[in-house]
Amino acid sequence: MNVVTVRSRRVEYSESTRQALVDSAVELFTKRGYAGTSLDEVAKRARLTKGALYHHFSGKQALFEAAFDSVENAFMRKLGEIVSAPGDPWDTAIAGLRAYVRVCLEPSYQRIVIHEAPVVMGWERWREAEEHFSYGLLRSTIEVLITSGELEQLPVETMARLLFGSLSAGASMIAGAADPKKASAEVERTIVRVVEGLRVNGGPRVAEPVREHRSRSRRR
Amino acid sequence: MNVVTVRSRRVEYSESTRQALVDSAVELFTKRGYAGTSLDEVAKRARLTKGALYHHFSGKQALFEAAFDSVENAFMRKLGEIVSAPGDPWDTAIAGLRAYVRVCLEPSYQRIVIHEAPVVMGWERWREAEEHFSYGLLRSTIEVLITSGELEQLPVETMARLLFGSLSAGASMIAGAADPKKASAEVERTIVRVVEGLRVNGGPRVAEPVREHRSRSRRR
DNA sequence: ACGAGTACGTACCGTCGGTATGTCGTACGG
DNA sequence: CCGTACGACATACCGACGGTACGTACTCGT
Repeated sequence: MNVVTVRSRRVEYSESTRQALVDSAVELFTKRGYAGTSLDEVAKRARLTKGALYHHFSGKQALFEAAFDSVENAFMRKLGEIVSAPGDPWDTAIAGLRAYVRVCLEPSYQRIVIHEAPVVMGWERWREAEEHFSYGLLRSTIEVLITSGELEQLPVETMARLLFGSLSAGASMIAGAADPKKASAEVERTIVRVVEGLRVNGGPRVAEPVREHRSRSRRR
Repeated sequence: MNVVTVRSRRVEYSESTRQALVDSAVELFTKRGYAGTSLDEVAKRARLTKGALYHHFSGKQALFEAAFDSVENAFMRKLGEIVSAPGDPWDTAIAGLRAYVRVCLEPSYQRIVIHEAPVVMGWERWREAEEHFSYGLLRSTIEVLITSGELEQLPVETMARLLFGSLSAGASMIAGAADPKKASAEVERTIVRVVEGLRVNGGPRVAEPVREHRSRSRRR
């Protein structure tokens, strides 16, 4: 078989058309949804035909999943820049939450990843895919916070799901709001409050009567 | 106008066939999803034809919304029995949460109301419909709890959405779990903990130390 | 009993996902 | 160079399905 494969002009063209198809699909799926988008339309927008589409993808579902991956990767790139900064795990997590809410304004992420993907790909497959993306990130963050004793000891899986559900709902709300900026701020504030409510000892509260040794309240 | 409306045999038959169509739709939409269900199939299962279907409903979407309403109404009936009991608002709310999680095991509710409806009906319309059902109930409950000083003062709308998102995610998780009973228990426990984290003063964590003092206490 | 309107059934159309097949260019061995 | 094999696409077509037009039988008021 080919040893080094010089990336001939041929495969370069091929990859370019594939990318064009994916971009077109992202755009149309975002605008009209999965069912409302025809493959002819996707191909036409990329100045191609359905034949080309079926050469690169096994079908409509596969095209959707490619679009899904594309959106998710772009999303994770943006998120990664923010979360990568090292420091106190709790603050990093909160920063991640804020970042998520902010980046969630992207319509493509909203429609494709949050709304349509669970239906189109099937809930199980969607969840599996999400493991590699935002849900996975959230889950591992929670794991860290629990083992470091910051968060209440609850089932990680369950907690991650519930929090992710909250975030998705918040994202939907922001996207559909008349004033996205305001909605975004409110969601951010509320979700942070929710998470702080899950802190061990309820986090640094003012003057509570819990007799448990709360050696951990130092912030604020 | 007509005063008593005799409900002739004709309209009785008509309503019966309509109901048969809705039942058939609920069953098939639950099993194969919206896109995977053909109208011929729905009609056939009700021992009717597509003509009858299109006589009662303007199209596939309308049929879906009828199925949606049917499932929601059944759901709310079950939920109403539990929440209707008067008593301490906080306890009632928690009981409602537990009930929701338990009743959520119903596959029809899962697939039709939670997963497909936002996509099929469009998110905005779905949210609007939900105002009359579980989301509306949740929202009003939260309103009561906030004005009675039990819950942290946060934007009601936002909080209701986030909590509803958590509940939906929990419902999805339960439905997809290998051991629904166990998942249901974990979700119940976790969500109750989340809500308790939002209680002012964190609520009575160990042995309910404050009773009358908790009207409008301020953190931070 | 008879016209009218309603509750369906039947036949058909357009669209769209998917398939089969054709064509053109590029890489490659000789 | 030249034929040839193969990959990248285009074209033509099929079946399924949502939706429409129209036909028909049955009920109900008069």
